[in-house]
Amino acid sequence: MDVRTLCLGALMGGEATGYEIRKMFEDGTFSHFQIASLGSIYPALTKLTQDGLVTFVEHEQENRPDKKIYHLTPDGKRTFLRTLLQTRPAEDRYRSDILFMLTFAEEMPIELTEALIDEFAARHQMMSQQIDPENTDKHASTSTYGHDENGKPNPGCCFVAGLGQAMCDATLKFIKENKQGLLEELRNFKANKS
Amino acid sequence: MDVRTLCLGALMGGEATGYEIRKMFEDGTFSHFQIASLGSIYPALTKLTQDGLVTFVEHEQENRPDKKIYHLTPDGKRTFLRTLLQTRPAEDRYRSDILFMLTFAEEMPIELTEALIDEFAARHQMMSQQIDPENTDKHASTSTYGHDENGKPNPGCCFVAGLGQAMCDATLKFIKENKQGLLEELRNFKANKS
DNA sequence: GATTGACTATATCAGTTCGATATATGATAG
DNA sequence: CTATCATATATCGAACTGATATAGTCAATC
Repeated sequence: MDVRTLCLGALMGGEATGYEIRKMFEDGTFSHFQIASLGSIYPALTKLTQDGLVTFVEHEQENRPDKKIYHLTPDGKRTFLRTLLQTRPAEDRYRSDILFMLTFAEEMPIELTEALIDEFAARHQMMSQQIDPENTDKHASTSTYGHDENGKPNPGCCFVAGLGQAMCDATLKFIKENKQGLLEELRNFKANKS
Repeated sequence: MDVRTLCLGALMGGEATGYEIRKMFEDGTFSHFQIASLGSIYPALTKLTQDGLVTFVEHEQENRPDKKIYHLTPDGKRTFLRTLLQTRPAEDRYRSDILFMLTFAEEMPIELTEALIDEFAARHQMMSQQIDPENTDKHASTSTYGHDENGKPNPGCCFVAGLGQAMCDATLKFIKENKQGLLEELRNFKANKS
C-alpha cells in the first residue's frame, strides 16, 4: 500500500493537515502497524490534489505558516473504497534491529544483551499503553478515523487495537519468563569457551 | 540498520552466496524480523568487497551462471562486531496492510472482513511453524548463523525465535477469541445503519 | 510432447520512501 | 537566556523495493 492510499484512509475520518496525518501514523490510530514519513506524505497530498481525490482549505494563521486542511472529495472516497475491495494485501513485515542484534548475543558483552532486552521490553510497554482505543482524550484535537461522533471507537479499530495489545503483552510475558534463562545460558556459554 | 550491515551479520554464520543470504531473510533465520531484497543485497556485497570487508570465491558451474561464494574477512568481522557495540538500534516497525484494511471494516462487506482475518491467521500460522529453530533439516544446505557445528541452535537465536513464536501464537489466540464477536458487532452495526 | 511454473543464480533500474535539513515561531523548561 | 519541543510545510539525496532481464534445470500438468 503506497502512501497515497494511506493518506486517503487517514482522511476517511475527516479533515486533517499533513502534519496531523503523520501523527496518526506516529502516535495515533495507525501507529502500531503502518508508517509514513512527512517526506512522503506531503508529495502524496500534492499528487492526490492534482488527481482530484482530495481538496484543501488554506487557513491563514497569525505568525505561523499557513495551514492546509485537507479533506476527501467524493471521488477520493469512492477511490479509497474501491482500493479496499480490490487490493490484495501485501505480506506483513516486521523489522527489528534489536532482535537482529540479539541473534548475535554470544558475540557481545552480557550487559549489552540485557540492555537490549530491557529496551525492547520498555518500548513494548509504552506501545501497549499507547494503543488503548479508549485513549481519545490525548488526541482530542485530531479527528482520527475510528471514532464516531460520540467518541466511541468502531468495531474494526477495537479489533485491531486489541490485537496490537495482545501482541505487546505476549512479548512482555515472554521476556519476563525467559530473560534470566537466556542470560544464564550465555554466562555458561562464555565460561565453557574460556 | 542498512543492508550492508545485515549482510555482514548473515555472513557471520559462514560463507554464502547473495541468493542464499536473501533466503535467510525470506525463509531462514532472520525472516520474521528483518527484510532485504536481492536488489539491495547484490549492490551491498559489491560495496563490501570494495571496502575489503568480504571476499568471494567464484565457482564455475556447468550450465549455470557462476556462483560467487562470499565470506567475511577478519576486518569484516571486526567491523560487524564494532557496529553491534556502537549502534543504537532503530525503533521496531511493523507494517501490515491487512490490519490497516481491517480498520475500515464497517465500510466493506462482512465476507471481505472475514476473509482478511482468515488470511491474517493463516499467514501467522505458517510463520509460527517456519520459525521453529529445531527446523535445521529444511535449510541444511544453507549454513546459517545460529547453529554450531553440531547443529545445536545458540541461545540468542533460540530466544529470538521463541519470541517470534510467542507473538504469532498470541495473534492466533486473539483471533480465535475475537473474530466471531467482531463479525457480530459488524452485523449489528450494519443493521442499525439501514 | 509441450507449455507452465518453481528453483537456482546474478544483475540492473525506475520509482518510492526515508531521514535529514531548512524555515518560521511560540511555549516551556532548565 | 538558551535549549528543546511542538506546530506546520517543503525539499532532496541516499537507500531500498519490486519488477524485469538473463539463463539453465526440473517437475508437473494438460
